[in-house]
Amino acid sequence: MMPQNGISRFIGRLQLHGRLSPQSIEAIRALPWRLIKRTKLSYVLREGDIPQEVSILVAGFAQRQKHTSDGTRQIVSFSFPGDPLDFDCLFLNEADFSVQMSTNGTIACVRTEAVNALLDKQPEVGRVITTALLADAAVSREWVVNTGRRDARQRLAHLLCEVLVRAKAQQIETDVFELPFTQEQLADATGLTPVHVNRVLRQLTGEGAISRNGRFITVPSWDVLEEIAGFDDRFLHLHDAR
Amino acid sequence: MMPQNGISRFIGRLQLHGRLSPQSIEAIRALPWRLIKRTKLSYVLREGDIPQEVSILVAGFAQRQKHTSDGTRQIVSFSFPGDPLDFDCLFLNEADFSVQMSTNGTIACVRTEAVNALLDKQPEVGRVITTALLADAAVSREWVVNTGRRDARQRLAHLLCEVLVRAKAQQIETDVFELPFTQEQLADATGLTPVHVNRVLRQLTGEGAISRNGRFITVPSWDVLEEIAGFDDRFLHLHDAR
DNA sequence: CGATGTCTTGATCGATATCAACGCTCGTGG
DNA sequence: CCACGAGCGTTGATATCGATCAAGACATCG
Repeated sequence: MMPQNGISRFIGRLQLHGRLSPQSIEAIRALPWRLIKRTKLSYVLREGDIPQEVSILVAGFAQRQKHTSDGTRQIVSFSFPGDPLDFDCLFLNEADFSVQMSTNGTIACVRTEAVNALLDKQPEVGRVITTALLADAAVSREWVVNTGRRDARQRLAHLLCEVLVRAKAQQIETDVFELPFTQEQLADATGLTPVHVNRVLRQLTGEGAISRNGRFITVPSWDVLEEIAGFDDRFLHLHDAR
Repeated sequence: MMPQNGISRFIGRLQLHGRLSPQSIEAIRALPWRLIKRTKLSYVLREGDIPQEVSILVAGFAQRQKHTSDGTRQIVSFSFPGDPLDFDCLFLNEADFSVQMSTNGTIACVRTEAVNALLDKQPEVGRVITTALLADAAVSREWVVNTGRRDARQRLAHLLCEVLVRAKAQQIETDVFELPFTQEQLADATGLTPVHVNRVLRQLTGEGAISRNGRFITVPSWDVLEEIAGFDDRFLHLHDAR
């Protein structure tokens, strides 16, 4: 059975960044995808690997992360269903980050040769994939700003805004959203301590920017959260493919 | 007179990431480049622009930066002679960062249509440009780690390592290197304060990791600096084009 | 039912920010 | 040619945000 639902989400993600012709869509679907179930915390890829396959996230959530020489971890991005996980490796041999599942989930893999063959045949596909990868790069730049120039409260608010907007863009229910990340993961994404994340989350709740019930969060007033974060979604490049 | 020297550096930069055929090189040179002198602090591009031209840095240094809603600045990368400055805009309409000259210098511009036409004709060129842009993305990820998980001393050491290695990769003399950046710029690149940058630079000098004479810096022992920074140059992807 | 992971809270510490002031250098205009 | 001012680097004193250390509460799962 072909993993069509998973691939559809991927195509949806690509189309956030540019139109694809029916032939291109068909060609992407026709790639020899292999579906693989993955448990929480398992690694899809490790820093330094030279993968022969690339993968997309079909279900669940994942994180891309790097380690410093003294062992601390920094999460450099979160991935949602439909996102390519390591397509950078089509162009750069060696992975400079690891990909770890944040939750149980499913990925779909293809051999890099198959994708490269498709890129040769349908340059349009290459263009859209490049655009999607560069949109991810724009997110990384925003994360530099986040960790470099915002205080803890702004950082967390900004991360929450990003997660909610991206989730929504990929057709995920966000009115009541179950945050798939532990406070420790949020800490490693924002350059903070789990303890401090806890306190700040609490503070954001206190001022009515979010409300929480376990890991389920609701945003009573988007304006308030956005204002705290200084959030402007343009860095996500959701609407400006050339 | 054609700006061949500047373009050569650009081709050199691209070839860090992949071979180019003689025809492709010729085609890049043949693009209708326009050379423009730029003074220190002038803007090449501003956040939100939708440029009709893209440019490369021919001489001097530049920085890419973003502003937060409350006006603070974060530099998200430094550019060296030969680097493309805003080629992301070939794929993403709207610029999510500004480009400002760090020093006096020269850039070379081309209209985006001309580049796009070349990409259609020589897909090989598109592939190498994409690779170069994704290598920049890898640098952004490393900067997230830098600002998120390293202390001030490691951050500055790491930034200096990166600057020196990249300068060397682009044929710039680095035995005695004149840092083209003020301490304020270093602060905005590392998420620190100018005062603190000053103190840490002083500390690094004290422990013999670097030695300074005005803005000229020398690295007495690369090992020491690299050790402090926990520097591993793999994120620069200087040698692994597919 | 115990073990493990996650969240929570309090007390204290420390790295870096902030505030303030001074000196040097260099370019510019009188 | 000199005087001046702006920009940059430097230094000291103090404040603060977030880290660290420690421990308990709760839920989930084998």
